[in-house]
Amino acid sequence: MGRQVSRGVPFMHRVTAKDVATRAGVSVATVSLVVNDKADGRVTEQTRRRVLRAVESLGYRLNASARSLAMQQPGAIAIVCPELTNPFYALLLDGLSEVIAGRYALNLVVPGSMGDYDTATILRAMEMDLAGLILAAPGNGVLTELNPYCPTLVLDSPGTHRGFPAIDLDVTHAGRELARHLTEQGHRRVAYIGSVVDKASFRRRREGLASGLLEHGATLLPNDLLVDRVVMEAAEAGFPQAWQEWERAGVTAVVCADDVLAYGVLASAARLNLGVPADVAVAAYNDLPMSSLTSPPLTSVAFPARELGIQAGEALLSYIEVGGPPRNRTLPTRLVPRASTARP
Amino acid sequence: MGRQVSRGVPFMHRVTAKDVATRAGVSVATVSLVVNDKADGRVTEQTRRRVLRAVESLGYRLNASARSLAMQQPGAIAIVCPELTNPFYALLLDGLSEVIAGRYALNLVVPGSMGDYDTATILRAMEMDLAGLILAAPGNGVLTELNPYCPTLVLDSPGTHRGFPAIDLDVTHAGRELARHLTEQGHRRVAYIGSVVDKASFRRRREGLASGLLEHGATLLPNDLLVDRVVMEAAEAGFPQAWQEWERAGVTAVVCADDVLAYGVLASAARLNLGVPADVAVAAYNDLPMSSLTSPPLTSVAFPARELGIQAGEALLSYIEVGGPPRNRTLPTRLVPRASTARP
DNA sequence: ATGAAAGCGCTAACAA
DNA sequence: TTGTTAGCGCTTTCAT
Repeated sequence: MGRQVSRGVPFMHRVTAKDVATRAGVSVATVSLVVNDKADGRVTEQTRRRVLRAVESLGYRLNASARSLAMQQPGAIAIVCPELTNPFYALLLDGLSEVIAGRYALNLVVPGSMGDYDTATILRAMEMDLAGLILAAPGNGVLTELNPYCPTLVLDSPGTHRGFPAIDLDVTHAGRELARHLTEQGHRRVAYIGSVVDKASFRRRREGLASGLLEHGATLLPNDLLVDRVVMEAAEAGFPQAWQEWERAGVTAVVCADDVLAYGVLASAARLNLGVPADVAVAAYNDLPMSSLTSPPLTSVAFPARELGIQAGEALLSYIEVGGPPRNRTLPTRLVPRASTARP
Repeated sequence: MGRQVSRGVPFMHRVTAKDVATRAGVSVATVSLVVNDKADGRVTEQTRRRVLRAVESLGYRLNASARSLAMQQPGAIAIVCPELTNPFYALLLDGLSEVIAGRYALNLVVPGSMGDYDTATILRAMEMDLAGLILAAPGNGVLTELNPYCPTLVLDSPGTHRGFPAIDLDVTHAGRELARHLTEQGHRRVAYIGSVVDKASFRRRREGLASGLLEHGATLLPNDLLVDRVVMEAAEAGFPQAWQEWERAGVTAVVCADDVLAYGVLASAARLNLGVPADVAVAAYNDLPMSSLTSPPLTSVAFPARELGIQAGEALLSYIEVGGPPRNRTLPTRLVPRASTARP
């Protein structure tokens, strides 16, 4: 039997092919053939049975990393994403894992503590041996001097993919749609809640909105509220103070870089009785499934998160197995109008 | 230089210690010493520099799985969870990853297609070499004949952990609290929306509620609506038909096994104008952050998901590094009342 | 049909 | 101070 030391702790022995071989009275090579279903004409049915019995009784499981080391073919895919608590990434992961399930293991890499991920985070991911790598919404500058050894795909980082194949969301168009809707509802002065982290997708969300508003004769105020994490609590905490200023400036609509920030605004406004949305609209990017239930109602632009995950999975799989980078794509977004009109 | 074939595709060569050694004119052993910061008195500052320069110029990164194979000390932790789209697990993961960040890589294992995970899913996880394993809310029977080679922790599976160390949520108490609240609000006939998958946590949620209602002279109807996945859409689709029956039976409160199911009920009710919650209360387990914004309002029992992740991480770390299984714990839950009263 | 041996990238004991 | 060697668990060629 024997025991194995795991960081100083005695623990159960991990059964190896050698154990199985000994038990079955064969060599490890034979065990390898049997467990990999390559026993066709190369192993007697007799011994195959014997090996299988030994596998069963010992509870043998292949060591995947030893296997991929020997085969020179990694069996895992890693995805690096900034913020797990945002359902956008959960949905993305859900779609992705559906596609790669069974074919590759999924390594999830998230920034250690709070804050966005950086180059070091990616390098940490690249220490595992990877068949493929997905970088979701990398911050600006993160992609510089990064030369991966495996097929790599960049998600939701419009315009800044530095030669990496990429799948983006049409966030600029989303911003213009939002602008059109708000101006149609009579809003003329709009404030913005964004993030301190600088990434292409965020930048374009604001730019699309700003240019759209300008086109329709409305304005986006320059003094944004910037949160340090894209979580509900951050917007909830920061909104009251920002609103004081915005209200004086005649703002009638607040646009958030993400639905979860809008949740924070709604929570904050409800708690403080700030008159939202009697005459103030809250709008956002990334319409999450539960956003249809918010009160007051929220207008936002739907991002196809799960679909993005699926397409990313398929693109990466073809990149890995067929070869040649997949062509870049931009997935459409769709305005979901729910906001009230501005008071005249 | 050379190139490496990745499943038939020519791709960039992955730089190895041997490449660095050649470039620096030293042996791989020296490289190993340098990159692992064990060069104290064992390597000249001179050669150390040379190696570091080679590392830099070639872009060398350690191969983590080869490393853990050689050291007989795995560097990854895996968590198996049923449903990524439920923010409960996202929050759990967030807490967990905060704790293990930098110390271990996190392998996320989810059931291939839809449906809950089974023993095969866990075995797949156990093929990676793992320092520790976390099983979140395993279905009944999944833990049988499972003998892991590494420290293993079971989460939210009250009463059914088969000797594994475990951290649970006090779901039974949660159910009784919910029952007390609903009866105080005047509700006497309550219906339930649960899941077809049989797991201890779900079972107790219903049992706690049922016994609590009984105690207060109210009843839980026997004909539950059972969804096949704990997602908003499933409850949204199933609710209208169930409601027809429940309404005839005089039901004034609907309790859901999870907040996301309650979201589905609210969406469905709003869409079909079913009179919820003019005189009907919707209550649920697992109060998610955004639940405070739902309209109509939702009463639910808050589950400390992020805290569960943190405690799981700490417990597993101590199990791995200090040794000896952590003692079992049950985290408290807290009723968050928001529901309206029953019409007399 | 089966086994011995080499090698994947790395670490660790031991030589030099 | 540095290199040589063996070995981690596995696959794969090549003898037998």
